[in-house]
Amino acid sequence: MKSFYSRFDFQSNLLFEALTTAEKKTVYNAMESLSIKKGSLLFYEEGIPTGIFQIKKGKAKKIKKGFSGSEQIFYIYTTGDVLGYHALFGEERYQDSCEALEDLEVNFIAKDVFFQLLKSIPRLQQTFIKNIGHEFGVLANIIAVLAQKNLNARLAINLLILNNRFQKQYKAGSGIDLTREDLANVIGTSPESLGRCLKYFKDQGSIEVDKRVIYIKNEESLFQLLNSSS
Amino acid sequence: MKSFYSRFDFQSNLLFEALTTAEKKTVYNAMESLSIKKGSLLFYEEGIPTGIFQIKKGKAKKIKKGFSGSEQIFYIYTTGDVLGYHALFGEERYQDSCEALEDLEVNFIAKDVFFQLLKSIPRLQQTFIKNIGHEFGVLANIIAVLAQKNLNARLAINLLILNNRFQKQYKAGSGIDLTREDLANVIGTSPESLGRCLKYFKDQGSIEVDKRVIYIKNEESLFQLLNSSS
DNA sequence: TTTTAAACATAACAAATGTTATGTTTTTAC
DNA sequence: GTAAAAACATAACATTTGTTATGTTTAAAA
Repeated sequence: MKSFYSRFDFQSNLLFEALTTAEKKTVYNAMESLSIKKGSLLFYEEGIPTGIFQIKKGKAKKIKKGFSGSEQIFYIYTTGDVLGYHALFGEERYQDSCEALEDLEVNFIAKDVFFQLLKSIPRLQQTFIKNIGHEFGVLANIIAVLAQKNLNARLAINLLILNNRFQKQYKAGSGIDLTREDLANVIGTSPESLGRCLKYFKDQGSIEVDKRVIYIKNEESLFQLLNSSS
Repeated sequence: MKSFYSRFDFQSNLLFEALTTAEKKTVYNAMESLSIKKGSLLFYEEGIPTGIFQIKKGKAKKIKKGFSGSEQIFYIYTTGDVLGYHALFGEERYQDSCEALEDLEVNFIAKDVFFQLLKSIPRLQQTFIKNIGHEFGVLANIIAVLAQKNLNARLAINLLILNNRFQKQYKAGSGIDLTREDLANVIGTSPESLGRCLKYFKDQGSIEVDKRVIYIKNEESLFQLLNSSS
């Protein structure tokens, strides 16, 4: 049985980890450095793929526009994560958009260069395709949570997931720093209803909030919501 | 802009369509025929992949177990659909389970045979990987619907999707024939709440129900729910 | 066919969530 | 640093959805 966190984590920060030191060097030599401003897009739905990205520093949200123009956030990438490769393997357009949540430093590998890397390092293709399969399972898990859990439980799960993901990249206890609107767009509710849940968790002592940053104070109480509520 | 239906359809019935007549023949010669009883599993989460399946006749549900043991249905396959290949490309275990909704006739291609086919027909691998990319986008769309739409809208959308999918495979006007529990597990609610929505649609003249089969009588009225409701 | 179990329809009530509104705090832009 | 805009907190009320309960219909088993 996989751990709780890996069921909800793309693990796209580990894509180059299976390589030898020499291979890694080849990959990192192929990268060029980019700076991306907060609020701008790394790529967008229906756009033509240009290459893949690795985040050196910062956070980015992967979003899909709904019918009513509202955006659904289905993943938040952090430092070390590699993204943008689905569309390259499929030789098709991007299926979703990715927006910088803060000023980003990223490494970029252009499409042609990436395909050359895949040729020279055969293991790489399998690693990527394997990860796409894993990500597929992650999305299925996200669907199950959204469809089956009430708001408190959805928030609890996502706070745990985000806290874990941000801790890996920043330091432990760094907290969850997202706008209320973004967090609401992750768990599928309005900022107002989100606020009510946050207040409930605060009163209960599960979390503390400073400015907009959320700190988890009692993981256990949040985990308890997973199994119970409908 | 993609059509409404293709945004929610895996299109896994078209995987062999890009092949030449000769290539198709090679593929179909590699298949062996199986009969699968209603309620039994084609494969299950964490199981070791054995090959891929194509449904010759019948329907099957792709499910993921939640925490509380409840099942989430995130796709329903019908006649012609090919499934079970994600795990093979990733060389990992199945990420989800697939259960027959009625007695099935399926074609099976064993793992080794499938890999041989990929070698002898190079285009095939790209077609499959491209489709996995497409399916990724479908799951993201499903997430957006579950997170953003109220129960009426979720039901309306899924009735349209299922009606479209079943019509393609059976004949037009064949209706939607699922247990209330399965349909509830698609849209993320209880059978009781589902019943209330169905009654509302019936009273409104959007659908008719005979036994448990649902017939759409006014597509337009269901489509109107897409853009409006939150 | 008869019996038994499963599935379905519906209603009343409880609980959760959405919405609107108002005032405050924090961030951004100049 | 100051002004303007955005983000946030909270409450009251409306609406939606969940839950429990009961009787009926349909499908499965004997």
